[in-house]
Amino acid sequence: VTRAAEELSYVASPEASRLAGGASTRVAVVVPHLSRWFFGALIEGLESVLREADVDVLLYHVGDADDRHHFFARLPARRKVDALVLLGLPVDDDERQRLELMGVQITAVGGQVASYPYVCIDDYVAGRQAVDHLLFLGHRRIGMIAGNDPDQPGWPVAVGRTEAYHAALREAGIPARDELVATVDWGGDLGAQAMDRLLSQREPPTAVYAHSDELAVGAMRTIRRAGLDVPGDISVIGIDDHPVSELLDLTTVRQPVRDQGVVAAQNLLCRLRGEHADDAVTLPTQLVVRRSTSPPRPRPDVAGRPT
Amino acid sequence: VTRAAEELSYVASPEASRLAGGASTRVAVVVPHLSRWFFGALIEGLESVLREADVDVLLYHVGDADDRHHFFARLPARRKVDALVLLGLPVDDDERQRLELMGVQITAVGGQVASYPYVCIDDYVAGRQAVDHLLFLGHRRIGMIAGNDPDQPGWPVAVGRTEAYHAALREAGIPARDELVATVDWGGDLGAQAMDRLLSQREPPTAVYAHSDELAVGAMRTIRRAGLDVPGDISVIGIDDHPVSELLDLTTVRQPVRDQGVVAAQNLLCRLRGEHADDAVTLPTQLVVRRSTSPPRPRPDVAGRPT
DNA sequence: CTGTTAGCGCCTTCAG
DNA sequence: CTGAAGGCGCTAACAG
Repeated sequence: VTRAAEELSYVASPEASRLAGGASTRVAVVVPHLSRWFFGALIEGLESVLREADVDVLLYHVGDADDRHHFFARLPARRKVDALVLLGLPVDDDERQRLELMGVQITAVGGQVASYPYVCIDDYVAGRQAVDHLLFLGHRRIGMIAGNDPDQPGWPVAVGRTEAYHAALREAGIPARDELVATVDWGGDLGAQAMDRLLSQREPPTAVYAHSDELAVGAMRTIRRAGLDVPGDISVIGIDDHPVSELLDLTTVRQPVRDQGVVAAQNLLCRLRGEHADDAVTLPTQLVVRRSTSPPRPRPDVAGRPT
Repeated sequence: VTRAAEELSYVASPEASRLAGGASTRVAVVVPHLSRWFFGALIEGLESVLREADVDVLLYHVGDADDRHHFFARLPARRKVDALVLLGLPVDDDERQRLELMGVQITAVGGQVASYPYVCIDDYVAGRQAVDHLLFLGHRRIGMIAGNDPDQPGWPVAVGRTEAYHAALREAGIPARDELVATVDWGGDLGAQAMDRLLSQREPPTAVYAHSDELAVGAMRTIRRAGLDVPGDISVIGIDDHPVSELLDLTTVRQPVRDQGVVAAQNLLCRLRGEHADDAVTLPTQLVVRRSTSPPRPRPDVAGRPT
């Protein structure tokens, strides 16, 4: 009998088996962007261990505010999954309450979200690694291109990376200057625009710290279009170690993106099995020096005068 | 009664409803890469219309040959979905037979697969748009960096783009030269390596046609590292219109990636409803001229001698 | 330890 | 047109 079943390549109906109280294995992955490398790599990591464990991945793309409202109002994953993974998607109190309704495990990745177990990097540390590198090279006029998703204000990632900038300058005794900070939505073209703003000043920065490599790449474009040299005239540093960064010789702070997905998934599986798992995992980041940063060119009014 | 249910925010159990013969709404999306922009954008398109129609998306990442074997052997989506979408993933006869077993609708996107309804671009035309542009500019020594995924030999995308190159040269009366063609796996770093090969010749090409923007970006890196100018010394053209291309001033042939996903999903929904839908949809591509291409510099041994 | 039976929560069909 | 009953395919608890 068993053999006959196999020959007809029979498989149990997951519906029926779940209905009857059988084991269930489905998790929802909720993600704000899909075409950005960061999220793709994260999902790749998640999916790889989830698939290994034979759990299915339901994908929910929650892009703009509309999607978001819809998602939390309708809770499309309701009754369909045993766990939820939030990718770079902080939730407010109301949303948390809605999620509560689903009565399933929730894990966050890419951006610490206090109320759920999470795995992420330390964005403050990453930012410090970047800014401290610029300071070490001797820069004192350092600009920042800060990322800010209007659909997700207060994303901890941006907050940590911004704080790092201010703290590093403060510790170095450099007064903060608002005109050296440009805040834009994430995305290369916007990085380019932000750099336009930084360049339209009497005294532009000698180095720019961008919250992400994509922003940094945009900034480099603007700098070069202005006829200036990177790093000769202006140094640029990003965060992520996006695949193009290597091709563009962009100095950056590498974060293990895929690994964050992997760890989050492993953690989740533990919790699903009722085992213990860390509530907070922080993976290390690392400065990767390439050729978009160098010491600042000596300033004419100083170096010009022989002692 | 109905009100009470709503107040407790009741939702029907999808398991039970499906088991009892109710409508089912789940589709599997099978994808070979997640962290590449092309696939991310495709999924974004798919997901947006699928979600609109309240159908859930199960994600299956089938990366290397191992994954692939596993996927077709175990058919993890079996009995779980009402349709399958194959993203840039041609299947051979054996695999097709396995898929048959699932007894569901199958659609292909991004790369024509004869045996299933598909939506894609015309890769031959796209390639011609690229190569013809180089020819129009006056180039006669044109190199090609061809993409080839070892896990998916004979991917129609690569085939069409390669044929376009040969046909265009032939029509222009330019003899084919094997040493001007470098074939590598898709990925920017490999584009850079391929360009190394093209440069290590007595007479390198004056223009390079890359099968994708990512390959083209890698090629530009190598060219510039060699101290050469793009497009002054060597013109570069890609295909895709990847977001970074705009930032890097890469001339390219744009393909509507997200739209391919959208159309495929709409098509699929039609078919699921039993309505008629086109079996083959080809979306148009378009040359986008930026600053990585220009007419070839007059050759010294010709231009150098005054008439 | 194998074989049987009662639901799981819904949809659909039938009778009222 | 509204209301009760059977069964979808499985699992778990039960009896033999």
